[in-house]
Amino acid sequence: MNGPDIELPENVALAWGLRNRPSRGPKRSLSLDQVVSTGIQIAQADGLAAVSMSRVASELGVATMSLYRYVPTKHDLLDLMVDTAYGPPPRPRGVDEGWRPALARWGEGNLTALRRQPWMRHVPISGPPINPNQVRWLEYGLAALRGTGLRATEQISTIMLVSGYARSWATLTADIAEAAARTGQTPAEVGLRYWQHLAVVTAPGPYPAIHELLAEGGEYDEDVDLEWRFGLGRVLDGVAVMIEARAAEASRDAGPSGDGGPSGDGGVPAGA
Amino acid sequence: MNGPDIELPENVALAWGLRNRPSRGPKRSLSLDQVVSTGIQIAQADGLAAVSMSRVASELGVATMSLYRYVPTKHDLLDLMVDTAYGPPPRPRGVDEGWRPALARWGEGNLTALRRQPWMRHVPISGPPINPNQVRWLEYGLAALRGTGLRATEQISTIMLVSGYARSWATLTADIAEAAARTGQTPAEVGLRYWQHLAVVTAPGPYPAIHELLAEGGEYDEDVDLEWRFGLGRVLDGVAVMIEARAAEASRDAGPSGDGGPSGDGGVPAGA
DNA sequence: TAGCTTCTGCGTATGGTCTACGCAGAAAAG
DNA sequence: CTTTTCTGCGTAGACCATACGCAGAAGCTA
Repeated sequence: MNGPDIELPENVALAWGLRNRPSRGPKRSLSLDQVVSTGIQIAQADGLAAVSMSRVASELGVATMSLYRYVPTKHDLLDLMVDTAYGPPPRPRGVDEGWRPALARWGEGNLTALRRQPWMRHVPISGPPINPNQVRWLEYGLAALRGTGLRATEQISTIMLVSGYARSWATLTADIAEAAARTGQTPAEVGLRYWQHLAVVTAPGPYPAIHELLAEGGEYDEDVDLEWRFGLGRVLDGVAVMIEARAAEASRDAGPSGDGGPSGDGGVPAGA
Repeated sequence: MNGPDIELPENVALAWGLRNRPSRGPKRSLSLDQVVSTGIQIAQADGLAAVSMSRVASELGVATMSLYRYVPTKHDLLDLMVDTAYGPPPRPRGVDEGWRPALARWGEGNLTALRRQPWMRHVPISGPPINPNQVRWLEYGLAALRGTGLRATEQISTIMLVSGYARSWATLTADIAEAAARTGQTPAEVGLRYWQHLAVVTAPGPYPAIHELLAEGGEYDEDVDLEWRFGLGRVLDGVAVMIEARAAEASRDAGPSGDGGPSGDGGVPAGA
């Protein structure tokens, strides 16, 4: 029927299993999935730095160069590792769940995935989402925002907002957790030490806001996810403001010249 | 007066220039700044991958191993490069600028810095901000939120929200721009091609939200910063909701048991 | 001024990394 | 059976970061 007129890049075709396997030569002794999941195992066990082509190969009992029959480049392997390690997004709860809990669960899912495989944060993002699970995540993220009146580009901005925050948060907490594991401390101790270092370096200079923050001090061992949820709640509140404004505008039906909501770009200056 | 009881890590002391230079041996032929800025020049010209110790050294006319008299490790060099390349944050406009424009400018500044030196997005974040400019950025970010009634941890979450979004956005646009430069296309063409690829791979499967998005189609060559500002505006709106709620609560003076604002964690489920 | 100490630049060497190239042989097609 | 095509993989090249240790410069102390 519809032969794809557009030629997909090698990466993408590979990730989606769209490479017509040849029937001529000898059978392959491995599968792409084996290679990818071996890479994931190594990354999970010994960190991303331990994932070398020779390590993966020896783990599979083959020679290093054999892997290049399955993967064009090491970076493509890493991309595939990330895609399968991310896994599928959390399924939408119901049709009429509402955008807010849906997007919240989507964000939480992002964080959970990154927490489960902390090495993923060290794989640089190689472009817009195009691999299977990435696309599924994109689908569910957009699905959460369907029917809200948000435009296409706005939906994408919103999704990047949430996923970017999840990545930031996962990175921070994982960095602290790893530093703690390295030095045999608790994460709370590492956090405390950070604040101490910050206090030392900011002592001579004028850093009123930081000093006020340090003075407030407080509990470092409390549930860190509380702070995460705060930020997520702010995003959702902000999106809600816009959606409600759009809805009000739409129900007014004959909007005169309504461009954007009440606080469409409010407070954001035009220039740099 | 106050000798620092707390021993700073080597990295940090180095970044802050807190290493008491010895008076005994021969004079050093280089300075740390020279090493760092040479690294930045190389990264800016040929990308982060081109920054090798030997390349930096040869650019400076010294032997490779000489650099290790200035920097303990290559990764420390990268951290220093990022810190100085980021530069100082945009100065606050005035004392009573208000938190919203201040935080907006802070976010824009983040994006601008990352846009000016796109290689920075490939340097993995190595921990909470502790180097001089990072701390200055932290200071100004917190300063924007002073007096808003937000708690310390909430201020930090908010800042991570904005900076994470800026990083996401900078990464996406820089990836597209670089892909365009590589293939001699315009960014708009690269974006279009992405949507085409997305259409191809999602054609067989059930991706209603993505297909709706693709059907909406639209203009790819419009001002990309418009989409960026949309997300930033949402964050600021969400923060505004919370701040106003806190203010209202505080003016009610004798709040009975007010824990969080009206939509404190609203819509965010507790479990994963 | 002599000697000691300390620090500098850096030559050498180790043990990695990715991957281009090409060959021997296996499996299927004609 | 021949030809084609694909497989695994051995070899080799071009990098990389960095541990170690040495010769000599520069300052401090006597």
